[in-house]
Amino acid sequence: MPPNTALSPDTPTPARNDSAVVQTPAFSPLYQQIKGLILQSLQAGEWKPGELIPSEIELAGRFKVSQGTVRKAIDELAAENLVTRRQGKGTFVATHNEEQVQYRFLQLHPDIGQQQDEGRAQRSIIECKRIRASADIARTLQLRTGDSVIHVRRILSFNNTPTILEDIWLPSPVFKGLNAEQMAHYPGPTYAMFEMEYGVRMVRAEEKIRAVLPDAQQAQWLNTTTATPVLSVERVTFTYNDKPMELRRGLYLTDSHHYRNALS
Amino acid sequence: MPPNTALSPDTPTPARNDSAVVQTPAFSPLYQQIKGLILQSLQAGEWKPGELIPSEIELAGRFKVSQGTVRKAIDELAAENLVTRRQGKGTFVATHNEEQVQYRFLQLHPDIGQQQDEGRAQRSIIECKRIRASADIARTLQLRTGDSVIHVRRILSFNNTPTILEDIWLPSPVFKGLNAEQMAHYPGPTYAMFEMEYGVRMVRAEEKIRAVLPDAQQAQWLNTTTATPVLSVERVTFTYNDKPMELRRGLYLTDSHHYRNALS
DNA sequence: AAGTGGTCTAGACCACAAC
DNA sequence: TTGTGGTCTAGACCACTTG
Repeated sequence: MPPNTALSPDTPTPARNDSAVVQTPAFSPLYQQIKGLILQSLQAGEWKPGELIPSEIELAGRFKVSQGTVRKAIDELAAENLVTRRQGKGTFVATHNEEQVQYRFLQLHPDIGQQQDEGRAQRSIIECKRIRASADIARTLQLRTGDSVIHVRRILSFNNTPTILEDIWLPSPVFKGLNAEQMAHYPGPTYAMFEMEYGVRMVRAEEKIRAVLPDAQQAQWLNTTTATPVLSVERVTFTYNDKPMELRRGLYLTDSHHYRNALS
Repeated sequence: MPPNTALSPDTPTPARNDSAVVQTPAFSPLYQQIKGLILQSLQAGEWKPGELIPSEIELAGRFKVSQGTVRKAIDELAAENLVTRRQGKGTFVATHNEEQVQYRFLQLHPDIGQQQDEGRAQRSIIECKRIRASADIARTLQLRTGDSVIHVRRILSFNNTPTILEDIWLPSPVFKGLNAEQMAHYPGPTYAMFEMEYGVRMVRAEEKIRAVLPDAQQAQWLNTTTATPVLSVERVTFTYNDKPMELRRGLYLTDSHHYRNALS
């Protein structure tokens, strides 16, 4: 059997690179291939967010490798927050619901007081409707200009103080039926709603931050002035397979909050 | 032998929790203890930044554990960027010099063009002198109000465009003799200089970001106006053992740059 | 050829959770 | 008691680097 044959559920290939072959084009360790297979099952929705995945021993049997190899594959998935391990219970598909850290992608924290004041942000939806994607929005969402996207504009308030003004764009076909009612009243993080209602799990995000001045209307929504600088935060959120599934442009008031970042 | 006895170089304790003891107060896996020991050697400067540390096999022998256990300890150190593994060569103490990513803690990127335009930022030092720490600076550096600190104010320019105005505070006793000449002309990142000249390795940092307007003088230094919002970035930088060793307050011009952050 | 980190295995035992 | 993930070991072999 040739080395580095990609494993598939039908033809598990525990064999190592043991034959004399001229080239090893792109050596991929077994555990990486196993990781890829598990990833496929996650993408395919074989196990849904919050659910228990098969035990290491069972997966080892299924893929015909040792438990240690499965373990290393799952270790990496856990490091990427795709999966959560719980000793004595098993390994679960990660979710934006019960993660210790709700609002995993929101880096805005109050300057003082309990950091989880955020837990109960009031959402007020300004609008929510289908529009045609502009060129730049289409580009970042990997769509075509003019494709249908859902545009949501909302305000997040903490302690009844408007703090975040946010525009969200989502591809219509995936989020078909999303409406203002749902955005406003779903209990829990919006990303949790995306999982539950649309089967879309957001996995990672990239943000670009600037300092800007709000225009007149933006200032009004944020109950501030056009002379008060705010953070402009552009977030592209990705689901499995590095597919961009959301674009957000937010204005963050930083009078009594700050954007926090840990570097290592 | 009691379980969970902390390992020491003199009394290696490979034993597991195998005796019948009423309580296991704080179970700590062997590899964590090994990690702690290696960490101690790093802190003590036994191996300096850029140097090769003993091989896994040698460390395993020294600590009387298996290679696999040492491996897991080093895995974590590598994940925290304290150490760098190179197949075939060995494991090296991480450094701010040759890391693929120089300027590891600088998240400001140009909007367009090659991202490593940053590589050659011009530094111009406005001032560099010893002062007495104010209350808030002393607090974040874990000093006493009035303790001697070195204050540096400098401007970083990209393509001859002033972009960052930065105030830096460092504890004087550790950085004794630091002067403007050194800050301006050291070839390579400032954090690399801290390693080479003062034996201080910065390990991680925390940043708090706001949008603000510069005052008249700040605007002048940045060659902008008091009506142009800028990012206020406050960074606390830590060395081993979570000891804060530097406070930076920077103003970042975001006209043609942005602060980038990856969330996962 | 020798030495290093990287992968893979098989087996033993521990800590934790649930029945 | 059983099953899960977590730790630890010993040994084999692979891939990479250097002499």
